[in-house]
Amino acid sequence: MTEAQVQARREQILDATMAVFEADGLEAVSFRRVAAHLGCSYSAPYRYFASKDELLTALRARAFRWMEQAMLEALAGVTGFRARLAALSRAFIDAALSHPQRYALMFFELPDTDLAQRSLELVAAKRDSLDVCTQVIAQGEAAGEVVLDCDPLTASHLLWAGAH
Amino acid sequence: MTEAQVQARREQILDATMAVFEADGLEAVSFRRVAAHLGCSYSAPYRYFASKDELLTALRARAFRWMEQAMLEALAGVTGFRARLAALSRAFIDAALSHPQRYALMFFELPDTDLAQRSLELVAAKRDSLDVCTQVIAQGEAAGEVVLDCDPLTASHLLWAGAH
DNA sequence: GGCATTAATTTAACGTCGTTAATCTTTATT
DNA sequence: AATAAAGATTAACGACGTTAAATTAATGCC
Repeated sequence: MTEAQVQARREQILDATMAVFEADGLEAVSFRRVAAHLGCSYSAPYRYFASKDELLTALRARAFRWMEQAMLEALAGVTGFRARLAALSRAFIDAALSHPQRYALMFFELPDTDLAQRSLELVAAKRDSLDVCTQVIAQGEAAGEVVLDCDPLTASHLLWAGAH
Repeated sequence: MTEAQVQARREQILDATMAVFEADGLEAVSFRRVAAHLGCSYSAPYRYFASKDELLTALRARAFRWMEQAMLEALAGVTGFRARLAALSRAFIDAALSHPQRYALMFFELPDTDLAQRSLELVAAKRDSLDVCTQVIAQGEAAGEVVLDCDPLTASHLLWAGAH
């Protein structure tokens, strides 16, 4: 089994996981149900995801990739700081509204003994997804289109917080 | 059984739940383990908490009350906007550092089919706990000790976001 | 105090879960 | 074609949330 095939199988499993989640919520996501939706036995996915934690973490990572992708696409070809920031904001809101489940997936927490550790991971994931925003702000600043009292990452965080 | 007794029993159950959580993490919290720690059967707590969700929600509410209490106590007798805000901040950080588990309890999410609903509840809880902060800011503004470009609640939210 | 009713608790049970180990089946290699 | 390896399946374990039946404790009434 080639690496690409393994990756493809992982994606299939994630697809099935997403389907179960969208149908019946996070509680309903289990190896048994995912496997049933996929048409394999409930132990098969264990070869590709060592635990439920790993499966759900991968699903969340996928949600972040999806959002980042949407933001990047919205940015393509748009120039000027204000326009780019507006495009970013619009893309974010559009994505969240059109796929609320996927959006929710970005922020859920996994059951885990170490809440603090988990929290750090989530923050790191958030920072990654904020990268697009941070870069837009940094570019705007570099081009002299905006003057900031703080660094672009902080500005990005404040924007994010304000959006909530 | 009087109302006070019922409340006392609920508190006992929450104590036991907290003990299990602090000993072995959120994953370990179950009716069976809580009951074992309390010395009753695993079905007894169901008379006081209809479901695990309800039990954990009560535990989270208790964590919020604890933090609010700490903030209010720190505020007692302190006058002047800056001093009050500093006391608030210190109290918050002290509380979080001295009882990280309880602090973590304020932000975890429960497994639930309706992530959106759950999210709203959490936001409402946060707002309640921000009330102390918001009031301090409003008082400072009323006393002319600070001038804001936005309303006190927004300022409070920004402070909160900045603290993370 | 004895008895009936109600409340509080316990025990038993069901279906599901995450996970592991043993077994079977397919595929590739010699 | 025989064999080794990898992939997938089944069986099993202990624990879980929850409910219903059974049991114990407490209360009000005569």
